[in-house]
Amino acid sequence: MKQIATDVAGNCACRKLRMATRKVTRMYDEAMRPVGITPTQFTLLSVVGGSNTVTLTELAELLSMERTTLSRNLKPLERDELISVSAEGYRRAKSVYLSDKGVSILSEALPFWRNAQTILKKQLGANIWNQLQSDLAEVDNII
Amino acid sequence: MKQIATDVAGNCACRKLRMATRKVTRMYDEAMRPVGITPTQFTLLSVVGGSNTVTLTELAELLSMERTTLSRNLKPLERDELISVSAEGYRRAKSVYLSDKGVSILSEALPFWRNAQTILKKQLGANIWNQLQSDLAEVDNII
DNA sequence: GCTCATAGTGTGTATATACACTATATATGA
DNA sequence: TCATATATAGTGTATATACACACTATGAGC
Repeated sequence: MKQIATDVAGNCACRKLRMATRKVTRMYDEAMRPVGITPTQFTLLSVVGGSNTVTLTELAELLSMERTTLSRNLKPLERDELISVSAEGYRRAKSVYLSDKGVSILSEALPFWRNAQTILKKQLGANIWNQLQSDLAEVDNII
Repeated sequence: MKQIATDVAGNCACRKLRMATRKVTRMYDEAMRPVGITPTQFTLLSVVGGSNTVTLTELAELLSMERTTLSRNLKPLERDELISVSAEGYRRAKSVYLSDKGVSILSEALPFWRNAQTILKKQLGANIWNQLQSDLAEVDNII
């Protein structure tokens, strides 16, 4: 059993992904702390800012995130008035918009995010960085 | 701003990692549902089962997990008596052990985990699967 | 107009994550 | 022996994640 367990631990794609994500998220979280937003929130702001009128369901799809998770993740941003959510007129559909404050915070966050990207890329080396990026893009396309 | 936001969303390593992790975790979670444990719990059981007497701090390090997160993640496993946690005699150190029930559940989970691995590997193709595995191992080594 | 199906969103509950701060057991040195 | 330092673990709080289930606005068919 001991040997089997060790093999499992060493080969589990889910475990490896989660471990890497924890480490990288902590890095980005620390990097963005001066701005007062989390990596998840930064992602939400940038995706909302880069799209025209996304409904919650569409936005969830763009983020590979459960719709119910998205709903809850938007709450702090709404509370802090970085975004606004309003009815869209189709069924119960709602769309999300960046507020002026949201645009401002996103702009403020950009250099910190770029810095985090640069540091991580330097740490990993360009080869692994590029390969990881393309592998993850593939995963997102395929699954 | 719209263009910048789109670029950000498309190039953020943290976002890509988190997106992939969400998808993959949902897959493994569904795969292991018959056994009644989550992917995180499966990982914890396998790492504990594969080591001799790990203290909480060491275990957290093995998992790239904050110690306080680990403490809380162990609670459901302790409650369900799959593991036991006992003082180690050095300072306040505690070690974690698999119970008989824990060994049994871990054994029961193995085929479901193997199945999830196989399905994901088939979906991604062997090339991307292998590359992703080695990239993630590198990330874990380097960071 | 009324009923019902459907599309879209919200809530209850449980786990997962981590920072800041707190608590405590043990070792060390006076 | 006793005070203090150090190593280790726990708690408070907030966000992140997702399944199961509940809710509701709107469109279609009658």
